[in-house]
Amino acid sequence: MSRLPVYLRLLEELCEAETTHVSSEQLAELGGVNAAKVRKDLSYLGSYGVRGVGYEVRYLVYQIQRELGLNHDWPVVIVGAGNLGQALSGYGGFGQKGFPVAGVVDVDPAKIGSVIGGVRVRHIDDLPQIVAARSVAIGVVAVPAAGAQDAADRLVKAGVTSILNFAPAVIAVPRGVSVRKVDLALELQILSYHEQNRTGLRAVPSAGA
Amino acid sequence: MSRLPVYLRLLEELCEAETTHVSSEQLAELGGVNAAKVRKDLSYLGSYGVRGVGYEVRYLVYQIQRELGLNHDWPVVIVGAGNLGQALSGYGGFGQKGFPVAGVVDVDPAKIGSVIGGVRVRHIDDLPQIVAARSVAIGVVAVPAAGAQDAADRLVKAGVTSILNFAPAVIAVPRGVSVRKVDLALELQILSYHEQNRTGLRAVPSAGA
DNA sequence: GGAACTTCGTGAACACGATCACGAGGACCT
DNA sequence: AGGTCCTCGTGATCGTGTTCACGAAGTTCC
Repeated sequence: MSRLPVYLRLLEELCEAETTHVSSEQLAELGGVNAAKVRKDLSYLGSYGVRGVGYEVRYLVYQIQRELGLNHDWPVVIVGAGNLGQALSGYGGFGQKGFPVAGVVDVDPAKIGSVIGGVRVRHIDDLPQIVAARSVAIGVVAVPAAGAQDAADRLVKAGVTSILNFAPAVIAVPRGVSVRKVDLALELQILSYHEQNRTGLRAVPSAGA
Repeated sequence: MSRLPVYLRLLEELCEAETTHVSSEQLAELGGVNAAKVRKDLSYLGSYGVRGVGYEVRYLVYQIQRELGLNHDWPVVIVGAGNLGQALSGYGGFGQKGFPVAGVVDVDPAKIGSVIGGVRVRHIDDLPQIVAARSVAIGVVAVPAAGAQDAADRLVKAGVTSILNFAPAVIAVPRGVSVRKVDLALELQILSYHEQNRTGLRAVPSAGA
């Protein structure tokens, strides 16, 4: 389920707050979802709850991490050292979360050699080498739409089996390769739609109050 | 529907390729979805297809833009001038897509005054002023998790009615305010889960081939 | 030890979205 | 003009994920 990471984050926060046990009701409240859904999701992991008490936070954190495969690191390689690639590489949060940046590659010779977030940008032809050397399973596509399919093809060819795609394009991959898409423009357009369908349409097309 | 932006992008590409008409079958192929779904989605806009021919690309682009409210600009304000905020502001793509950056704000005095992507970073207290001056309806939260709720509260108080949240935290907003969440760590964890459940678990915990 | 209370786990009912299948309408060819 | 072919629009069907409701199990207090 795609909600396990959400629960994990909430539980980690509870853990830091020294909470030892939590009920499905409380967890649902924190996550903004239904209590029954929480229980059903967690029961998928096994019966780790205690009736009358709730779930033991630390143990549940451990179980979810195990289920998600977060008990060891998953190095990632970033394709594209443009604006987004730099931000992703520079943002240290991924390393702390168990996704260290194993490498950043680009096609542009001008970008190669520069260091971002402690990682040197290498040429995209080095991709197979980087992937093999650190057993990279996850690739991040942070290139313009036009180059997305090529980037994905190269990642797959190099041995990557999961791709996080930031390019505003649909990419085709062989069976057995997982793809997740994050499209910022799309999200903004959906918000625009909500704004459009609001009561009264109070917005003014051009500038001005 | 949240798929309209996807169709819009595909249609815009077709438009540039000078294609005048397209069938639901072709669109489905390009978007990687079912043809019946495409027809049902588009019928939501009205009956703009011609039987035996398909849809007129330009007209459909216009209709979708109209439906999504993309026939005029929606200025956005970015809260947080950290790594992500800078990347978002610096990436010029949003302006071209109709989402110009009306302002960037931060709480950190050290960041205020610096110019990113042609926009000067201002103090977060100026938020109401920025929102009012340019009728900003959409706010982007690009701060750490701990500050997300505060950022959202300030945006709502300033008059923003749609929020795009990049912080790894659930934020509560009043009824009538739309929120969309983009969580990078969450996406990586889902990919990690897929990797974990792959046949053979060939990955090696630490570095090394 | 027993009664009352809390909370989990889960089968059943429900709702929603995806898919199928087919009739209707229009274009193209002869 | 008539026949054939193509493609849309949409009611019906199917499947998946969500919610409800309730029994079971454990805790707390007297």
